[in-house]
Amino acid sequence: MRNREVANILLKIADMLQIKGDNPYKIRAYRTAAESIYHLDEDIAILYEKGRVREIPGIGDAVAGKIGEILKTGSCEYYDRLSKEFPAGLLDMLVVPGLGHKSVKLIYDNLGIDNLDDLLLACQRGEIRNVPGLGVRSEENIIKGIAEIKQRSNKTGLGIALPVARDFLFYLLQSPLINKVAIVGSIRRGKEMVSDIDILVASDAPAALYDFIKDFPAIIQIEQVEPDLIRGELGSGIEFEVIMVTPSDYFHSLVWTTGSKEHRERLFAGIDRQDFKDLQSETEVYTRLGLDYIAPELRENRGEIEAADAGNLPKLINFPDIRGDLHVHSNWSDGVERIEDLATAARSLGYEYIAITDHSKSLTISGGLSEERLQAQGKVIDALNAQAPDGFCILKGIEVDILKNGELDFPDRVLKELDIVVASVHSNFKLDADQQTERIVEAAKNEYVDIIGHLTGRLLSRRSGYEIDVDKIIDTCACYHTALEINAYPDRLDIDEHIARKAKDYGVKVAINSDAHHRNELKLMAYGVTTARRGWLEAGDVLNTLSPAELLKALGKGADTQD
DNA sequence: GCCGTTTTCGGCCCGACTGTTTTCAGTCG
Repeated sequence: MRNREVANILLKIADMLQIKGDNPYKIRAYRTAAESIYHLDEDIAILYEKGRVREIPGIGDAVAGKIGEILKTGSCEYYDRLSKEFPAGLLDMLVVPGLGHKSVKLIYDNLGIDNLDDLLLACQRGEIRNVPGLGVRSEENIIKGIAEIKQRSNKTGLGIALPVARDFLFYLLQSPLINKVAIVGSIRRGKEMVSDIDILVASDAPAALYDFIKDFPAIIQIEQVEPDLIRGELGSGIEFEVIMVTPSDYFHSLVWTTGSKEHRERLFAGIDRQDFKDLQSETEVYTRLGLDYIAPELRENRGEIEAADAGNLPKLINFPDIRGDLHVHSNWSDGVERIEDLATAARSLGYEYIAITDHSKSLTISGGLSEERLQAQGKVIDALNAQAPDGFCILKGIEVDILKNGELDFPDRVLKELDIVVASVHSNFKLDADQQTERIVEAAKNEYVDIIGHLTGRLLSRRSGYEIDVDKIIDTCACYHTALEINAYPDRLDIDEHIARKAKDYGVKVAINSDAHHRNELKLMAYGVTTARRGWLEAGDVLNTLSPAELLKALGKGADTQD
């Protein structure tokens, strides 16, 4: 699939056009086209061969031509020309929070700065404050922002690394020299941010593998570090390691390379690993250690070894336990799909229900619903439910904005008519911890609020969450029977595993939701399930493992469903 | 640059906050 690469080039064109100060609608057209390609079900190269690229929404003659060039040559003339005008480092500078296209251009024009390192230096020397329109605060914020970026650097989100790792795995599976292969390391443990892709290979002929591996198309650099270790970098900028072992060493190596370091060091302390040859499964490794099998997501030395010893490990939630999705956007607000198409996609995942939770009126940029539009949407949903042949249930919901003062964007009179109310913060991220906490506490207390959406507001690739007192909010949720969301969107995974585990301890239910804006994003649920597993959650801790009728009963809605 | 069409051109998402300024431009969601 070249879709990601093609979309990325279009996004870079959009960024460079924006730095240039080009027509905003043209810029948006490139972004829309990129988004469409990113969400395609099919390989863009195949669509192009069939002459069907123009059928993709948001792609006209101009962009279609550029896509053709990119597929043939890896780039396009228009992109190359813009790249000469605007150094690549300018696009890196856009990642600094608060620094947009205009400011980047201003700094470039005035000081000739075209990369993050020089930008930091200029801030430290107090040069940025002399750029017209920028001041001392800008300097401080840039320094702070770059520090945050550096902290994240060399880490990649699981949502990016896992698909790349799977592509690599499928490639390796084609080799007859490879006996067994697995993704290991932090990706296998489901960590939200990972530093590299680790792959374990069992082979009788490890020396012959290099020639096969080096031909994996995504590899841009590769090196045989040791006879049993190949290291390199993939085109997406992610480093990888392929660790090679003999088939008889495979299963204990699987435990060893999956880690974590702390987990394996405790497991094998004072034990000769030579005793673990010729095993048939990973479970057997743990059995020989006198322990119950420990799922990879738990292997962080956070009590799992003691629990396995005592037979007390949780029975972790699995994807098939999920029976519905309680946070989905349709084209009534900023989603792109019709409600009926989302329902069809949800059915194909084996769900029994989805809640349509579009934005509320204050979020104007996202086409937030007015009270009238919400009611109209409810009638459409009623009609769709009435036609449903199989009892699949579309729940009427809203993602209601929590306003600055803790009030909700709709009055109780409106909320009480809905099946699912998700309340979320989308504004005023910089309130102090007391105000921010109080604001969310007020929302959690509302008797019609069922779930607090993406509690901390963090975006893993861009910003840390807002200041809140998590304990106080969890306490409130426990008292008022309000659930917390694990937002499965890979850049959010909010709440994280630590808060999820704490919620469980307090008896607060968790809802794992995709927050999908496109039918393909419903599948992102899997990342949320991984986070839930890392938080030791069982099916019984999760709201959307209930049937529609049980769910509505649990939420005190009492309305009849078609279940 | 894309889209729709009773239009092959005119419209295409808005409003609050921040930081720099004294009335506004840039950024963000």
